[in-house]
Amino acid sequence: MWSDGPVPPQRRDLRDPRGPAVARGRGARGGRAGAPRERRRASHSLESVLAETVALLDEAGEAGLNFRALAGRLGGGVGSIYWYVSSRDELLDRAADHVLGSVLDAVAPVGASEAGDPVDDLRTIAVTLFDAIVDRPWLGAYFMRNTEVQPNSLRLFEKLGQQVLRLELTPRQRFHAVSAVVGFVVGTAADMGQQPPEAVLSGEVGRDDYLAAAVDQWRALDAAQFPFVHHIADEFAAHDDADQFRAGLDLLLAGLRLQAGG
Amino acid sequence: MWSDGPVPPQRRDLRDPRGPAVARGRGARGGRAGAPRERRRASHSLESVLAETVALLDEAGEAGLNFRALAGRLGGGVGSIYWYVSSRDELLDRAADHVLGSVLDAVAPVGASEAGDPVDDLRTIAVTLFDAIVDRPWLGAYFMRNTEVQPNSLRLFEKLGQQVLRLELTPRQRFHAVSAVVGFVVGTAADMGQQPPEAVLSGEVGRDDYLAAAVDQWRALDAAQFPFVHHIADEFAAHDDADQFRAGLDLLLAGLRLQAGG
DNA sequence: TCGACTACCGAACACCGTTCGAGACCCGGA
DNA sequence: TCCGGGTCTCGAACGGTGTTCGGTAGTCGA
Repeated sequence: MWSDGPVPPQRRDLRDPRGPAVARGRGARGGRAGAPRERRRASHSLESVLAETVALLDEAGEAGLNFRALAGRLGGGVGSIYWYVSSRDELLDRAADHVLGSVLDAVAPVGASEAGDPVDDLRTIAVTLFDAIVDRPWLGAYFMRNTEVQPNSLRLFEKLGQQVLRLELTPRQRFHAVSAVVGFVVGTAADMGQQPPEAVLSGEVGRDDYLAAAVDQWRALDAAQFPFVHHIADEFAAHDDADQFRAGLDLLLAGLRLQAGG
Repeated sequence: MWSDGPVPPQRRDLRDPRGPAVARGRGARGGRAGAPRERRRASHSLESVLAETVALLDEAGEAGLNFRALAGRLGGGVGSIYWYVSSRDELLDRAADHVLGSVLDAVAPVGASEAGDPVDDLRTIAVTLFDAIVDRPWLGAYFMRNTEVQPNSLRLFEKLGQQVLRLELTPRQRFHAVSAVVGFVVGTAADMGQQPPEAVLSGEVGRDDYLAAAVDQWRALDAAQFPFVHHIADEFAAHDDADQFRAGLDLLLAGLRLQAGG
C-alpha cells in the first residue's frame, strides 16, 4: 500500500503538461498514410483531457471509457491523447487524482482550529472522501496507486495524518490508524458503488423494489441454517448506504478514541 | 452491497453444471468451417474449469487470465468454456466463490463453543478471509457480487453474522457491524494486494529496498508541509502488511466491543 | 437405425489499447 | 523570405481480447 515514488512540490496539478509521455512498451509496427485530406485540427490540454475523461467516466463507468469515445468527445484523434498520457492506466491514475483535487479543496478548512476534536475532523474528511468515491467506483481502484502522478492522493493522506498527529499515540499507532481509515473508506465505497445489474439506471425498477426482491429470496432460505440472514433481512431491505458506512466508521473511530485514552 | 439474488440450498457448489449458460448479448455473426480434421476431444467439468482458472489467476493475475490461455491449459477449445460459464465476469464470480469454499472449510470449527468470545471468533474469521484475499487481489473485486452464483460468499457472511448474534446489539447494529468488518477486510486486502510495478516479482529488487526507495522520496518532501508523512516514514519503511491490517481490525473490533458494552 | 441431447470445437467478428509515420502549426534566426 | 526544429495532431494498422455460432462427435434410449 502506498508503495510508490516521488512527490509533488506544488498545490494542485498545474504541473507542466509537457512531453510525449514516453510509454514503457516497445516494439515496432508501422502505419501507412492514406489520402492527405484537409481537416480541422483540435487542440487540447492535460486539463481538458482529464475533465472530459472524468465526464465520460461519470456517464458510462470505467467500462465505458475508451480512447475512441474519448477522442470523439474531444473532437480529435486517438493518437493525440497519448501526447498527454502514456497509457490508459496513467489516464485513470490522473483522472482519479483530478477529482481528488476537489475533495482536497472541500476539506481545506477542516482541522484549522486547534480546539476542535481531532477525531471529529478525521471523520469529516473521511466522509467527504467517501462521498466522492461512492458514485465513482473506479476512483477506489485507482486511489493512491502512484503518488508520482497523484499528488493530491498524498496530500489527502497527509491531511488525514495531521489530525491523528494531534492525538497522543505512538508513530506506529498513528500510521496504523490512518491506514485503517483509508482502507475502510476506500474499500467500503468501492464495494457499495457497484451498480445493480441493470435495474435502477433504466429507471424501471426502483432501488427499493430491487432490494426487496433480493431480500425475499434471502427470506426463502432455511431459517435454521441462516439465522443471521433472517435476522437482518428487514434492516437490509430498508438500509441506506451512507448510514451503513458512517456506522462502520464510527465503530472504527470509537476504537481509535479508546486507544488515544479519551 | 450484497444486493443480489437467490440462494443456495446445499453446502458447497455441487450444483448442476448443466445448460449452455445463456448469455445476455445478442446479435449474429457466423463462422465458416475449415477442413474437418480429426482431433482428440477434451472433456471438462465446472470443477476442473474453475480449478484451472484459479491456478491461472494465481500464476498470472487477473490480466493474465484469458479464454485462449485457459482453453490451452484445459486442452480444449475456447468455445467449450462457454458451456459452463456465460461470460468472463461469471467465470471470475464463480472462481472467487470457489476459493471462498476453502476459507469456509478453514473456519468451520470457529464459534462452535458458546463459551468462546464472539469478538475473538469474528476476528479469526476476518483474518482468515484477509489471508485468502491478499495474495489474490482479484478476489476482492469479485467477492459477494452475485450471491446467486456465489453461495459461499453468503455462507461466509452468515458465519460472521452468527458471531455477532451472540453480542447484545440491535439488529441494525449487528447488520452494520458485519458490513463494516467485511468492508474493511475486503477493501484493505484488495488494496494491499496491488503488486509493485515490476520489482519484487522479477526478484531483482527486494521489497525492502523498494519500500526504502519510496520512503526516501517521501523524506525529500518539505517537512513543514508534510509533517505526518515524515512522522511515519520510518514506520512505513519497516511495516508489515499483515500487522497493519490486524491493527486496523482491532481498532474496529474494540469499537464494537464498546458498543456491545463488554 | 435413428433421432435427440450433451458436450466440444475453432474460425470469424467487433472492439480495444497502443504504435508510428506523416503532417500541421508556430516561431526565432539567417 | 526561407529554413529548421520543436510541439502537437491525426488515423490507419497491429496484435490482442471476449464472445458468437454453425458444425460435429460422442452417447443413449427407443
